[in-house]
Amino acid sequence: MSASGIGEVRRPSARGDQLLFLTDEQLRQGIELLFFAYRDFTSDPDRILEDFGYGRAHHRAIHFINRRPGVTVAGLLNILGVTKQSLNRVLRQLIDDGLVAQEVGVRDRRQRHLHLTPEGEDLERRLSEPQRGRVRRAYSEAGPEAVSGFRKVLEQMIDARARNEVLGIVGESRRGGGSDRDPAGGA
Amino acid sequence: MSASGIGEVRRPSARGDQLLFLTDEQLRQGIELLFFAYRDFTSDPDRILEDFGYGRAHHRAIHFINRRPGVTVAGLLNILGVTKQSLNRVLRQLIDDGLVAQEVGVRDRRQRHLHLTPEGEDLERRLSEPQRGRVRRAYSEAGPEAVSGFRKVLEQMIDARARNEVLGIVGESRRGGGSDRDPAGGA
DNA sequence: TGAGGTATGTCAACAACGCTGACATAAACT
DNA sequence: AGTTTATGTCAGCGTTGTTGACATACCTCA
Repeated sequence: MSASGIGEVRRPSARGDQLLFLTDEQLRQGIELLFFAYRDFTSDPDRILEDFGYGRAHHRAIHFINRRPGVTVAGLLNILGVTKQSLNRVLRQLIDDGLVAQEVGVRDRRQRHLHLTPEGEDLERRLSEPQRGRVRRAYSEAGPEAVSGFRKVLEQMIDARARNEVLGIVGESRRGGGSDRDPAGGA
Repeated sequence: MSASGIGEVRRPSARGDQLLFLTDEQLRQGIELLFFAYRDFTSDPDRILEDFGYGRAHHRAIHFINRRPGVTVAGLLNILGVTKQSLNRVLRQLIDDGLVAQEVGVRDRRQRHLHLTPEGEDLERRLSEPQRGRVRRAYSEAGPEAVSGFRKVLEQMIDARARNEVLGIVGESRRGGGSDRDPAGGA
């Protein structure tokens, strides 16, 4: 099958309780765990979005516009990995509904810099609260070392080619130390 | 905001080695990491499915039928968490295309027990191989203790109410010790 | 045996959200 | 001035989720 002969780092589990060989069975369990956890992980915001007639795509746009205020359309496309037409559909709604505002670029007047309006920020908070709550509880229950491992594995799961760029996006914090808006963005 | 006053189980990190404050920033990074990792995680099988005109729903059906050969339609519905009509659409195709076979129940002739045909098992392998490869590499790179933490956090991320049932599904292994088919299925 | 519940399948309609292709406009670059 | 870039939009298609309605076979229990 392909089960055994791979692990480069195969030190056989210091704690004997749960010996960790990379068998197909182990891998399969990881795969399913990821499937079920992700499903529940997205269910909280999904319920809230329903009330607005929005979907997950709206959530993602709102999330990343909040994360990088002033991001350009092209920058957002790059982060989300969807087509212009697909993004435009949800962006159009969010703008029309007054949750997202555009701003013509200063250096390049073709660009549209995106940011959330106060109403947009409201929805962002409502969406992220239950999700943060879920992750917070999971982190608390699992403990600090588990969290570290969780992150490590997820990082390695990302396509190696794009990993650095993605980790750059994840790692950048929006606010310096707690002061205020930072319109950097420069995608 | 809502940052601090929530955690019901906030025991302040018994082991001081790696102080882990659950700031919104920490949580946000976890959330984004999960988003990006899951996106790449699903991309491998997605590419293969395209060649068949199938989508993720087909993959999930194939995966869990392979996992629990003889599962009934109701059992599969329960695992997947979708509607009968939604499942039926992909199941219909898989059956018509000869990847999935039905078998009338012996004890209850209303039931249809599902299993993969040899062709279905072929596709299952083709789909799961790259995904297992990705997880295997990530596990190897991250190391056994990280894997343990990864699993711990994911388990806690699952809805508490359904957690035991879900972990039961994940934990059950298809084959006893390596012998052969086990048409149990029960659920 | 007959009534009622259960397991499955199917038709129809709708919505969210990916995609491709084509085309328009404005602004920048060369 | 001609080309490229950034954005927006129209039109159409496919996958996959949803609800609602209904049919058929089969089991169960009074």
